[in-house]
Amino acid sequence: MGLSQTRATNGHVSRGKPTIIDVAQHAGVSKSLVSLALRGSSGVKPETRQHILNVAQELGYRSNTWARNLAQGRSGMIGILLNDLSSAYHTDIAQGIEAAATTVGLSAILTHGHRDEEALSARLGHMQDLGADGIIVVSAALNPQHLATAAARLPIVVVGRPAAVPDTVGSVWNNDELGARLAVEHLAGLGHTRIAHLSGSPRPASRARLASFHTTMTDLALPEPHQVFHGPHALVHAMGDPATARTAPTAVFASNDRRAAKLHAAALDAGLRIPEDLAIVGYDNTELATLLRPQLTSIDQPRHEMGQRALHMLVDMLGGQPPRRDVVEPRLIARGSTIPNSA
Amino acid sequence: MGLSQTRATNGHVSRGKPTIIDVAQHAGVSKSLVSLALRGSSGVKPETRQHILNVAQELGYRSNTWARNLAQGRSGMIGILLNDLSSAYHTDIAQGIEAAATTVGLSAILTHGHRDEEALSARLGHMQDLGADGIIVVSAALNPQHLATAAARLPIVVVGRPAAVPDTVGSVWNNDELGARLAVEHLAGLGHTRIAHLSGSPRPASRARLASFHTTMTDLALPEPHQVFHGPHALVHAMGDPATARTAPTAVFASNDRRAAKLHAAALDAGLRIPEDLAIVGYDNTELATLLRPQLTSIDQPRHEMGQRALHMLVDMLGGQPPRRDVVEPRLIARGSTIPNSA
DNA sequence: GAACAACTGTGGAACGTTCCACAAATGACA
DNA sequence: TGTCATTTGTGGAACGTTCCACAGTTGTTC
Repeated sequence: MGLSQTRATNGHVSRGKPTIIDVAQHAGVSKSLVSLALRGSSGVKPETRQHILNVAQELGYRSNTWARNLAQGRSGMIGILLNDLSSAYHTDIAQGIEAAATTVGLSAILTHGHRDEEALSARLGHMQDLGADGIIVVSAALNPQHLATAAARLPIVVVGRPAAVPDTVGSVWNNDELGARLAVEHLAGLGHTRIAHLSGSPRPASRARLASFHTTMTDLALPEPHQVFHGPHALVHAMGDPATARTAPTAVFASNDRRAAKLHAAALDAGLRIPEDLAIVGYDNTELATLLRPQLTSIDQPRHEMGQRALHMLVDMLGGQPPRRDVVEPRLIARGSTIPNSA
Repeated sequence: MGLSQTRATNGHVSRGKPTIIDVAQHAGVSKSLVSLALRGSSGVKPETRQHILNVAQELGYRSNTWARNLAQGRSGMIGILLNDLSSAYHTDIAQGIEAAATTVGLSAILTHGHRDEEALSARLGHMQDLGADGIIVVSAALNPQHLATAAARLPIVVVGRPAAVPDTVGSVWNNDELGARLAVEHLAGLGHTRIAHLSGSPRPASRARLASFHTTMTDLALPEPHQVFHGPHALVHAMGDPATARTAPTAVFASNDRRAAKLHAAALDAGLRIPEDLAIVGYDNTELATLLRPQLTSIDQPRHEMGQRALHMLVDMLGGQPPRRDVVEPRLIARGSTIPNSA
């Protein structure tokens, strides 16, 4: 009839990317059988399967993800939502998640929200639209309300201490109370009594560290007042001011490494010696801690392991199990910022 | 007939997530009209549109991405492939891309390949399967071959100097030759003559910096041999060894900040003064540069802008324009690691 | 008030898979 | 050789959209 395109027996016109139907026609079987063969079903005669595989191979066939997901109603893909892409702490966790995901045959996609609640919510919605089977939220300052509504639709695991945990979401975090205690005890064990805390944002993890700082100070019967600072300069200034120098701290536990590094810099700028004039403990044990001189004593969280645990919890939840609450133990890594003569 | 599910007029059984058909039925119109209304087509009477929007809203309808993509054959989504998630340099570029993507109404998904070529290729394929309309590859050590075959299917832009650029892919990079020249000239301007280079991996950007180091040294008529080191300790050792100390470098241009920071630490560990005994220039001007003491002089690349440019190029390519080659200019940020008494 | 154009709205066929209820072929057994 | 079970393979209906060719409805104009 003078048709300009390749018209095959069945009325299917082949053009553009090869589809399962193209494979079927070239192999002389039905599309259903191709589908079965490609997915490794048992009810296909080995030789036919091999034949189909060959044809698919030489046609350069790749299954269309959209069509597959639409038909199956699932995607085999999980979403990772990071609060902040520029935080090494967050990205390390993400890598732990991905490594674990790969081993169980799930693929992962990543997004982040620039530490902004609005952006984070939008991203969360976007990942759902994209069809993630489950989502792991890393340390995100997400509205618990949003979290809960999302959790009603698909499994969600939060890594990092959430504000208020709806019990429909799983969670993995490190024992901030223990971490803060380790830091203070370490400093007290070195003879410090005027130990201050350099506190962070009002986020749950920081708050927990702050609270534990107080209770540990009390438990160790260290002298009141327990000083809490919010910026490195205020602290350094207090040490330099004759009016306050006598009561100024000799040691500081900072709520994270980045903050500790800023204090480290400010102290050196002020001509203070570390650790002789001021001992510093950070939190997170990021690479930064090993690049400063003296190196930074820090509380280590097993980030990679936390990511793995989160993924496994998510997999369990995908399998219908209820969410859990998983708390891992941090440990202290002693370095030169508290121990003299150790680099 | 005793059916157990809500059976609607048309034979459509409503269950689970609401579909466009549910909206149509509740609004008393056809699914086609709902589709038109939701996508803001002009041929819909304003009141009906509003009515449909209301119904969709109260049903909590969200369009199914898979079905939409399948029907439209495009996704409105671009992929960002990072070489390494833990590099601040890479993630900053990614953020520039995303910011720009948001302004033009594209959404972006992120993946990365742990600096591993195999993993990177797999991710590239995965993003194509996922239906990205275009992909921006950030600094990835991807086989040019793979890049080319991918570029045959969809627009690709590479940020960072690629090994060999197939001219079917767009690219954005910083002028490494100029960057290296700025570094060497800065050090020479401060009176240094024995300037060494701390070189990086054999990747294109590092190689370009190395080459430009040599030509600039020659142009400035600085004494041979032009020393190149591959590890901080070799360099510090050379300075400490009486046999080589007399000819050892007094200044170093390192191929990136991280490497510079390690040298910085090694130098301090060896009791050297920075910049008096050893001046250091890094590359990338990451936050790390401002946290060290003394702070690190570094070559700044406009990472955010590079990301934006990459995205705009990709958008142009999606619109059918040919790929371009875009080179941006770096500048030197002078700090205490080269200038005495400046923190 | 007939003819025609401009608006609004509709139904059904894609899109490329999977899933399900069957059909056809093969083999086993009496 | 007929019966029945098992293995292989098939066709068509989903999945939830968009797109296209049309069908109704209004309004305008002579």
